[in-house]
Amino acid sequence: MAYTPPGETRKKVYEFVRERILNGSPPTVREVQRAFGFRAVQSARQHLEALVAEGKLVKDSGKARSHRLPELGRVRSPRLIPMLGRVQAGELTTALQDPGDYLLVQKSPFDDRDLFALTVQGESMIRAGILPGDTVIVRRQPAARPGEIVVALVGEEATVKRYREEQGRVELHPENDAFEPIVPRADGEPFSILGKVIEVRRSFE
Amino acid sequence: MAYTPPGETRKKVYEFVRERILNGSPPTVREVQRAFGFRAVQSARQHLEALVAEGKLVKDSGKARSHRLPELGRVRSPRLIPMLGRVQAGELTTALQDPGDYLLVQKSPFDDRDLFALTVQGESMIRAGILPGDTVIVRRQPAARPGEIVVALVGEEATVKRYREEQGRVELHPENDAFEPIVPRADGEPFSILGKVIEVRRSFE
DNA sequence: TGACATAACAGACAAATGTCTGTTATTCTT
DNA sequence: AAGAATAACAGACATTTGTCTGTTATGTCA
Repeated sequence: MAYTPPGETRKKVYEFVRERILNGSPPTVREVQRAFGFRAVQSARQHLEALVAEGKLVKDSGKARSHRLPELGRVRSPRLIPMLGRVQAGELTTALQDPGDYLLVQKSPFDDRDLFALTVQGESMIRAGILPGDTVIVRRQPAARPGEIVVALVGEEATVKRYREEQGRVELHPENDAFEPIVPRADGEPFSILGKVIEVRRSFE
Repeated sequence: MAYTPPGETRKKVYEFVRERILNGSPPTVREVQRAFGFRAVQSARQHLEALVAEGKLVKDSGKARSHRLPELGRVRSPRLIPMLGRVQAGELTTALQDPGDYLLVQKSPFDDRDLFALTVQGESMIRAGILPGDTVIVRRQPAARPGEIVVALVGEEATVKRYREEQGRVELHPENDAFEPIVPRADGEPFSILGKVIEVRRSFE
């Protein structure tokens, strides 16, 4: 193989490996070798070792396909989370186990709670900048603090609302004057908090 | 190992593998073996093969750590895009060359135009569900179609507005009655479209 | 009960993969 | 020009990993 200026191939190797990691299949040393047409395995290994030494990659010695992006620094670990559409009570567990689609998120390495995503249905949260069709990313947790936006199961349906406590009573507030607050216990409906909304995404295009 | 009712261990194996795949490191057969305390490799392999036969997993024969979730075959390519904060005209190129942070997005594989992200400053787009502090993901393009939300350079500042054409004249409309439309040419300010907003993200937490 | 499917085990082999030692060519630096 | 650093190569070895053949135990169901 032709000799390239110092650092040039290294950079391309890094980009190649990073791409593969983000795609979910970190390459083996020999896959890197083939991708760059090296005639020696060691050529690929040298670059990979150097990248690890530089801190741009980390790896688990001796294991296959073990290169990863460093957790600290600029890039947080990519994580795929299940994406749900409209959710009914009974279906939730099923839906989470067999979701139709996945969403890629950058997850905090310090938080190992479950994440999932769902599509917003109604217009009840418009004032909070959450529109129908938006995707909300939810962190599973059984309780919330007043003021937080939560996904709650009221009766048979999952709903996105702002969590409040008025006179020691749980209330779910819409952000739209055309809707009324929900007072779960009073309604006698089965009620539980599924989790807290930690991100909203909306795509155009 | 104790014999478990049919299907029970299978399900747990699936959940284990799925979790590992979602985390970015699909397990080897022997890692599955160890995780479940099987004394034979084949025990793990049987479960994995069955899951592939059921269509719950797919794999690349002969390769290490090659189990994948079937839906992910058509997943869009992840990309890291540079993330900018407040942007002034002259700084833009510089900012793009040395961004402080990166954002992970799932990009259409058929579109190789440049993407970048920036943080929204004002309240002018509230009615469109774009709030101050939100991150907008922008696809670089020099023109837009009426109705699309764009990032434009007006004078020294980058601004997010809805693109319109009134009587053959370009107008940048805010989505907030407290703000006035911008009519670039009339103002005599340097004007250009940086790109189109293709996604909005807002995180709480 | 007997036939059948499933679960788990045992031991081995082959391929893939990570690692090592040493060499040669090219570029960079002074 | 000389020395140092980098890039690439060659060939081998050890470990990990995927795969295979065959056996034993447990559960299912007519």
